[in-house]
Amino acid sequence: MDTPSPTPRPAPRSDLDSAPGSTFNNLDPQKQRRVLDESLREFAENGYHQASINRIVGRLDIAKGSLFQYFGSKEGLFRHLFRRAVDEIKAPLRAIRDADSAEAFPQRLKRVFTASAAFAQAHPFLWGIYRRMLTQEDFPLRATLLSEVRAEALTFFRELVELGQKQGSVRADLNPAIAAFVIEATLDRALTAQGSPLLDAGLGLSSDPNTRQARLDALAEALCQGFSVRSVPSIAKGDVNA
Amino acid sequence: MDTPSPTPRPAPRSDLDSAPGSTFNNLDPQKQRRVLDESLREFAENGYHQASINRIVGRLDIAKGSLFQYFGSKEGLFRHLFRRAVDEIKAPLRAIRDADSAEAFPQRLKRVFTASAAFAQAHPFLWGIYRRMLTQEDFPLRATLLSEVRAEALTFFRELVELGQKQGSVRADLNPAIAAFVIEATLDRALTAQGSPLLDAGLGLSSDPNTRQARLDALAEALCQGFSVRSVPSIAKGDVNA
DNA sequence: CATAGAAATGACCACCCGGTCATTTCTCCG
DNA sequence: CGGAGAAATGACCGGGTGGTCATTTCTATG
Repeated sequence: MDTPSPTPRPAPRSDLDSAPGSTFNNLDPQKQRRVLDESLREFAENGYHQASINRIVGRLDIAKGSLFQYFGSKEGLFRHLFRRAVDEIKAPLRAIRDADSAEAFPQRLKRVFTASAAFAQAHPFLWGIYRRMLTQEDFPLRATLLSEVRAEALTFFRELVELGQKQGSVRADLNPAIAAFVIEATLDRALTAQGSPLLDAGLGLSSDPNTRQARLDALAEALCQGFSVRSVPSIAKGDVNA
Repeated sequence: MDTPSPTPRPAPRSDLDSAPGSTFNNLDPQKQRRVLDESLREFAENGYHQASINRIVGRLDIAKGSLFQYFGSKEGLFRHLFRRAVDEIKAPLRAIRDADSAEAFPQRLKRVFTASAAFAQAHPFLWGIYRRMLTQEDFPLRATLLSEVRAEALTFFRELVELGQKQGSVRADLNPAIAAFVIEATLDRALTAQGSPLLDAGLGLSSDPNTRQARLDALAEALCQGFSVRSVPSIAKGDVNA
């Protein structure tokens, strides 16, 4: 009556919501995927600010107005991608956590390293966005992502260490939180190195898959030895190739 | 004759050179400092691409043309800052390396952790630029900086480990390169965490200086214990406050 | 076929960017 | 004071940005 509301606003919803306008949901799912994939690539390759809407629509060969009709704004597009990505990440993480929970600490740690490296390689875009977010102060949703993902990861490692302590394969006097911090830092660095020879530090993490696998195992092994109740001299300095 | 060369180009020099036009060197040293400090701040706070020449000259209250007369371009300004920063970093690093070379491995490692944390806090701008460069692919001079600084750091840690092995305080079966990788990763994460509660992981690295010092020591201690020939149970889980 | 509503379009906007350069102002010396 | 050279200036440029919206095209239904 009073306010005829000429603009059919797609309902405000929550501020943290990432729901696109209904238009996008009605699209051919194949087109939806193409749009999301190409956008994700742009953000992962260039970071948030350097990412260009013009490039995205150019590559997709659609009109710029369409993208804004779908997501409202650049940040809206990013929020949508971000939400989907986090949900997509959680499932494999849980699968890793719940699998082989009876195995010994060193085996589980190696498995986690391997699985994480595989994930980072299979989803270079998600990994690229996460890496950038760690150091870029003004990424939208930075606080949300970091607290969600990192809390999950660190809790996971802490529980892993505590379980190892109960099993007797990890020194009891080790502070689980500190150990988790070291593990997470090492793994993160290793994953970062695997995509960039400059950060490789001569470890061979960015070379061929076979070598990388062996080096990842060696890294996990070194951590395990440090945490184990007694040294395991069977695995010596040169014994790096599995 | 043929080419009167109307533009008094300031001599090309080397491509990697960072020498500003002579104009800048003739300036009042106090003004030089102000210009460099404000520029460094802009790059550290915003990264290379988001850094704005307009904001810099606005804050300095000088004309935009002046800055371009001094350094030729945005990248020229950055190169100059970068060169100075690297030179400035090297001295304290060497001092740490050469000091107390007779001390035992754990003491030296703790000392390095403490000194690095102090440096990162005393030079937040340099540290901010370095952190960003690690993940930002298209920083100018990224390759140069990373290979210089990281090679230096990793060699330093490797030598530290090897020395510890000779002294007998570090397990002989430990691969020094891998140990150096773990140490560097942990230290880097700790320094990153100290400026950002989001990355702190509940360790207390970003809280007050006293707590931070204790936590840094605990981190170094945990690494040392992992690397040492036998466990040192005297320093137990709760024994964090020095 | 007619037509209503959804979807797609791209010219256009204001803004900011790095960079230029003719001009003015300053400084110092004869 | 006069003048030369160094230094400072800021209007201006082309180009890229995120964002808008009147218009056209498509599609489904009666």
